Amino acid sequence: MSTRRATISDVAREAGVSPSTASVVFSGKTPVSDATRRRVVDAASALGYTGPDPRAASLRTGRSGIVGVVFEEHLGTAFLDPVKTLMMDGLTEAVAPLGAGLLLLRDQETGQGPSLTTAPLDAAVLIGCSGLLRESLNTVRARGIPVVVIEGDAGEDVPRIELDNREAQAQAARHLRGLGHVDVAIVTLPARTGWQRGWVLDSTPITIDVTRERLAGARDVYPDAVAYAAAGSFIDEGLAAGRAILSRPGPLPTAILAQSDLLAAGVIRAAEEAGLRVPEDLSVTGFDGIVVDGLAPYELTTLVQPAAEKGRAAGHAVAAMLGGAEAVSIRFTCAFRGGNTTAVAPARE
Amino acid sequence: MSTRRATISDVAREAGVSPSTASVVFSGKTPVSDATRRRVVDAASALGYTGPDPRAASLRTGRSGIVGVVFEEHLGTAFLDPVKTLMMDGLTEAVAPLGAGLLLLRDQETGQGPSLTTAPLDAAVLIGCSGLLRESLNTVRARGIPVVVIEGDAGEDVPRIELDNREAQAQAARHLRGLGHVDVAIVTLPARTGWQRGWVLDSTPITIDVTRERLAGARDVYPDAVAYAAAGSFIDEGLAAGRAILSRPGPLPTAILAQSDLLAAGVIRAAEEAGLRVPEDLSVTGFDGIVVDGLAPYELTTLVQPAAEKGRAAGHAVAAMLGGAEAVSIRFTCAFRGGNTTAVAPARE
DNA sequence: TTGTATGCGTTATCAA
DNA sequence: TTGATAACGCATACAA
Repeated sequence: MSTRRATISDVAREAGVSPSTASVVFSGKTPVSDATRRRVVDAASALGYTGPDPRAASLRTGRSGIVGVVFEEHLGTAFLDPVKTLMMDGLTEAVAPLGAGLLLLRDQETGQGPSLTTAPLDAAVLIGCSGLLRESLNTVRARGIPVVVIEGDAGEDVPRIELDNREAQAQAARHLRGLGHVDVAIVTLPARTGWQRGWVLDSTPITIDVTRERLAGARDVYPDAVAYAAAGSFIDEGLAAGRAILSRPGPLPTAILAQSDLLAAGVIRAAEEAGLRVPEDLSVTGFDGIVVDGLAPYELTTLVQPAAEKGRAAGHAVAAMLGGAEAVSIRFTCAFRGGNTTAVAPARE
Repeated sequence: MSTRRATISDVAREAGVSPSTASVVFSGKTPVSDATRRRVVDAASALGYTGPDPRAASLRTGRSGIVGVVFEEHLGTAFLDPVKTLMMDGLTEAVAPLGAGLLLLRDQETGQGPSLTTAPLDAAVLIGCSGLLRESLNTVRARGIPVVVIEGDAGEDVPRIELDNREAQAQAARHLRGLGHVDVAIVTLPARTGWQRGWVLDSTPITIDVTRERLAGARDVYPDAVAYAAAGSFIDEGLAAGRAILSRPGPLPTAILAQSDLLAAGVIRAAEEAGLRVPEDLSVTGFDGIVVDGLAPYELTTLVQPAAEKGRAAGHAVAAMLGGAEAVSIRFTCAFRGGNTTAVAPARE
């Protein structure tokens, strides 16, 4: 039936105007008389023309309307993390006014994928802090594409969106100290990608920035607190970590600092399992300030990080760079939020 | 410093070969002598040329390497659903060999976004079953873009990935009947987008296919079972629904069929709250077969749907259509998985 | 194995 | 307000 898709020239011919006029009707960049517009629109619908071919338009304008989002992990697990989900949400929102959408990309460069080298990107947002980040960064910069990094250090001249992880975690620790807690344990996020859960020793290398910074914050207040690293930010991981800590020989801690809300939720479950009441026997703090589905009636004492804001900021940074402006790094601050999972330390026996 | 990005012609000139030869070096479509290749590669790196401009290449080849994924909801909430997450995972995987990536798109057409009309898509995958689907579908088809629909009815000639929802849910119901359950209640997914939770009456219109089909399956076995619709597939929604059902005047049901695992998890929590033991006092079935974080020690009796497979199938359908083949609709089957949340009905008083 | 010629469909610029 | 012209950067058919 249709041998070839209609082009804007076809439409122009049909409407009896020049191609450039027809183009302007669709782009709206220049005033066009109503009569002309009508003729063009009619011709278009007669020919089944649905608008300029994005490929040609993007070759001409140099813009594709696509922002790449690069994850350092399996995409499936990326969205298991509520914080990342919120970030994506903010990013989507901030990027929409640009007329841009998000293209999901993986760090891997598995040969086949579209990847950073071949996708028609206007800009890229890198998420994470692994070593692979470096490589992705080089690829993107070699192409001359504006790039923003969230939660990772990419060097001086790359705009960065970060969090006051250390200071925030220290704030939670000070909160506990203020409640009289002395014996405190820490449940951390993974120490490095591909990490198995286990105790964190002084000799344990921690390559993930977020984990290291939050741990440092906790240790600023409790230098000798034992720490157990989870294999991911999940309730079940928190449960396992909680069990490990609560079944450890020696006196039980009276409080546990978890590096994420999901981990904290798991710790609470481990406490219940061990017959401990939260917060009477054990105080628990989280990190992130997300809504943990099914945690009611507990309300975590936690640090609320502006996850969606982070995404939005990244989007704005991208917008700024595309507008020719210099994007600046932003450091966000977490807000302490008291819940019902922390209380005055029980009297020592 | 750099006034203009180098093009393949620049590289060719620098290397002393023709543009087409240089092009071939990058595409690998035609044999090139080693000496020539070297010269071209060297020239490229000397000029900082990182490969063909994807925009130009895609105009020429007609391929952008981008598959749009259209959600009918806020992107943030889309990824809250583990089933969707898994689907995305499968889709990502199946689409990678095409050299394609996924562009996140929303149904909304909020004016600003890139949207279906302006994105350089090779194909589109529509997820969901709302009325908005229709509109998106028309947009895409008008552009002549191959499209696949997951979990929705898009008409005869659009390949579709579906599930045997009704039959599978009936299977769960028969399982309960086999255990002697007579008084059974149902917790459904939302009846329509934007739905508030509440009882499902005979007069309640159900516009979401999945909800309607699963409900029909349950009613095939228990025609008179009461049903309460949640506002979404979340544990907390299941909790609310469970409370509503268990606090209803009259005899308590001995079993509850939930239309998703998350809802089932909430129902279990409601049962615990009400002092009922699962499965001794109340049997609960789920749907999806996902891993519910934090549900241990319960293992849901549920129907395992091949979520990742669904995504993969959509990806393959897309690949087929791009390859010029006719894509066929696929109907997946759920597998019954017995857990420890169902048991013989308690003796009737 | 390499080079020549052509056009993919659009839009920016400028002149009318 | 409209039209003519010239790229945008590349990949392919075909000739050499």
